[in-house]
Amino acid sequence: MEAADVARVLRQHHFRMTRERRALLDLFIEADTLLTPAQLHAFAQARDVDVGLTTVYRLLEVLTKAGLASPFLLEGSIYYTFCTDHHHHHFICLNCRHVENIYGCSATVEPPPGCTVSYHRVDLFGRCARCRSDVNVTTP
Amino acid sequence: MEAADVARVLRQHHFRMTRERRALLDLFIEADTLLTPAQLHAFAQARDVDVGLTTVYRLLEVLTKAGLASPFLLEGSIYYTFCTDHHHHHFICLNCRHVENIYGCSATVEPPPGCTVSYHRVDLFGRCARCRSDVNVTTP
DNA sequence: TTATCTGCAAAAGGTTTGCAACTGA
DNA sequence: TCAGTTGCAAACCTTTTGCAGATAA
Repeated sequence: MEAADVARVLRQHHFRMTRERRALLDLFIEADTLLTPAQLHAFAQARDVDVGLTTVYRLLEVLTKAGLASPFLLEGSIYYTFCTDHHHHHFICLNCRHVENIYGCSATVEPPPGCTVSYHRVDLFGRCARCRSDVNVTTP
Repeated sequence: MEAADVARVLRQHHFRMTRERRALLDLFIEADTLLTPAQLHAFAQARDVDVGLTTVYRLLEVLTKAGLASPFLLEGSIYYTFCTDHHHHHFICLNCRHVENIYGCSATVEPPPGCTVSYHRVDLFGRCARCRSDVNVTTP
């Protein structure tokens, strides 16, 4: 998925695609990892994308509402990752925070008796292919 | 699981069971729902358990480290629920925030090629038995 | 006895908001 | 045109920290 496709989805939700959002989105999609708002902002600055931190917060809010970003709680901080608006699960690398989407959900966890499930969430945490053979480990 | 059992686990982690913690734990376990630190604190006040908000934060931190509490990100806020230190999943009622633990994990989601999983998490969201037949709906 | 806890107040972080100027559709 | 967006600064939480006195083990 690219910024162009995102524009369409945003429009469906009465949000607009702007110069700032497009630039941030390109980086967010490219990053392919969990990022805090501050990290996405810093990443943008490093690439000479000069937007305010507030704009980053607002973009993440808008994307989340449109189903194009997923918030994550990891080690006490709130992270976001870009994602498509179709049902999927996540694999997160605990070493580099890389995220892989997992389609083809076959979760077979039964709800407790009498409970009805409206949606579910499955997150796998571990090491991605790249980090498995990585000697320079920074996180457990 | 009761406060008495928690004491044992805490001790294993070099934490202590105090009067304040026991009182908070009783309420936390009784609540059986997702609670923010502020909500747990308010609940305690309402029951004449007079502890500082800081103590609530510290208890939740300690419980989380000991595997006896699970943090949740829901609607932008961080919640906690009491839980045992054995592998399980959660069902959360979107109406009343009631939590049910699901044991007997049979999650069959395949990790992406080359990735190794060290742990996973499955959360089901929906309506509990009680709220299914509840007319007084407060949340979607 | 001593390492751990507690409450308080203050500090630190992270997130949201108000507003005037701007801009995409 | 005009509803939605932006940046900035201020306001607002929420969470953490330092410290002196209390307390489990």
